[in-house]
Amino acid sequence: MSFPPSSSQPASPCTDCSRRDKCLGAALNAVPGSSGGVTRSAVDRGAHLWRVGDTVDSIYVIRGGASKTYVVSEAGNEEIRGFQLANDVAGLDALCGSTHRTNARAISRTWVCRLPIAAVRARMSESAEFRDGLLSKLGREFDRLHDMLHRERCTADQRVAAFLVRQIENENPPETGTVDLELPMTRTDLARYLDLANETVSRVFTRFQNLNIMRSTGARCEILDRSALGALC
Amino acid sequence: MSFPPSSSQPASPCTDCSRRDKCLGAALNAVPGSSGGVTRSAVDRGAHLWRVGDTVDSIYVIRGGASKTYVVSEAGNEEIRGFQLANDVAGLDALCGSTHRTNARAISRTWVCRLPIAAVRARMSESAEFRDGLLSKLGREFDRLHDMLHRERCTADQRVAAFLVRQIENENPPETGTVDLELPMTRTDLARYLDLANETVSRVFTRFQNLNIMRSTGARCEILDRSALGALC
DNA sequence: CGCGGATTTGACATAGTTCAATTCGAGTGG
DNA sequence: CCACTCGAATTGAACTATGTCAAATCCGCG
Repeated sequence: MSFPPSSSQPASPCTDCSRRDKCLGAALNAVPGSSGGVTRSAVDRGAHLWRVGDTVDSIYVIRGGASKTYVVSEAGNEEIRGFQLANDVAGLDALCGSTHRTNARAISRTWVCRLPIAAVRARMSESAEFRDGLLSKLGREFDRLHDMLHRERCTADQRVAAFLVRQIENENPPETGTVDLELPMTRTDLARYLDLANETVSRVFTRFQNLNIMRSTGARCEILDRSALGALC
Repeated sequence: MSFPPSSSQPASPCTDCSRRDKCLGAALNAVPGSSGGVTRSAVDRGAHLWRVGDTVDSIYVIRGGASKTYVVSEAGNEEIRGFQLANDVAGLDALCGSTHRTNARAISRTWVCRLPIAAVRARMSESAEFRDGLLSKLGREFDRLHDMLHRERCTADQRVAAFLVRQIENENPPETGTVDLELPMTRTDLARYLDLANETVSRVFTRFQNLNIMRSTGARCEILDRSALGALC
């Protein structure tokens, strides 16, 4: 795993970051008198942020691009456990243990802020507020896994619909009208996330298009009827 | 939810507990000069330990009996997310948030030790060791959920086999020979946990018996061939 | 323009569900 | 001690959603 130093960073990448009041990294760097050691870097498409079994040395905030976390089963299948998009925190569950339980790989060129785990742990000792913020983010990770477990018990249509609805919510788009979604993952990756065959995902997409719920061409997709999509879940 | 006071408890149920050197509750009560407020009580079969949305006020250590955690889907189906047996910690993920994300109900009369969440949080601030122990237990909860996600991608035979193997491991039985397992949950509950129809679970059980892997009569079940079971996973 | 991977479509196979009918077995009461 | 009962478990038969395999098509890119 390599993080090429980016050219002429400020002492902390957080000081002039537009999201510094909402970001975990900035909260970490807010230690009076010392830097949390947050660094920013870019990860090439296909490169790993970490692998299963790696010693945990950082957690990551995604600034741009997209990545996926996954495990490989004994049977050799890639089981995707999540996609991380801009502003997501990646690898938070690593806080609960010393080694990573998933692999993480950039699915497009990705900018990340790296938060050294030692600094995170230290700050957690100093500040109950920081600690509780972190626990609450961990809670969202539990919610996400529970949600995935629930989705596994739904039909293919429901899985895809729920996925699209979630993507739409992430974009916080206008209340009404069509939404333009960028789906950075391949159909196959989406299928591996939803636990479906990629052919099935493809068929669901065409079905939704025949119902005038959406229009899609490759990575780009227009949501025409959000309420119909919501009703399908 | 009611916890009938048990008769003439010591100040802390931990002081004379046989598991006091391994138990989270005892670690909590080990605060010098003050009690962590651990209390022991019994929960009737069918009674709830907590429900979805309840304010988190405690986490629980199961001393005996068995319980299940579950959610009810919009469609009204009970989706079981875990079984808690003796010595398990129940509701630990509640540490990450203020309300419970599952229901928990005793599937047989169950003895629990109740650890007030405020005391847990306080001790977490005082002791980095206690905090890290807790985080590591949270990590096992993540592992468990990841394991469930993986099981969802297996055949019915593999799901049941993996479940049995795990139950056997919990009993830490002799290295070889047959193992006597007590399965405190109904076939239907097991099916709701494994995301199978109860008919399917039943059929897998008979299949395994025809293969001389096990013999079962209701709640009691004898594992005859552990290696065959392991090979099926 | 043409290549190669990604996507879509079709035809068929199948694991698991559903529904319906027995059978089992732990309590209960006579 | 035995007959009853009622929920749980098992078995059978038919159905279906999704997977699998194979054959087009599409599309971005050099």
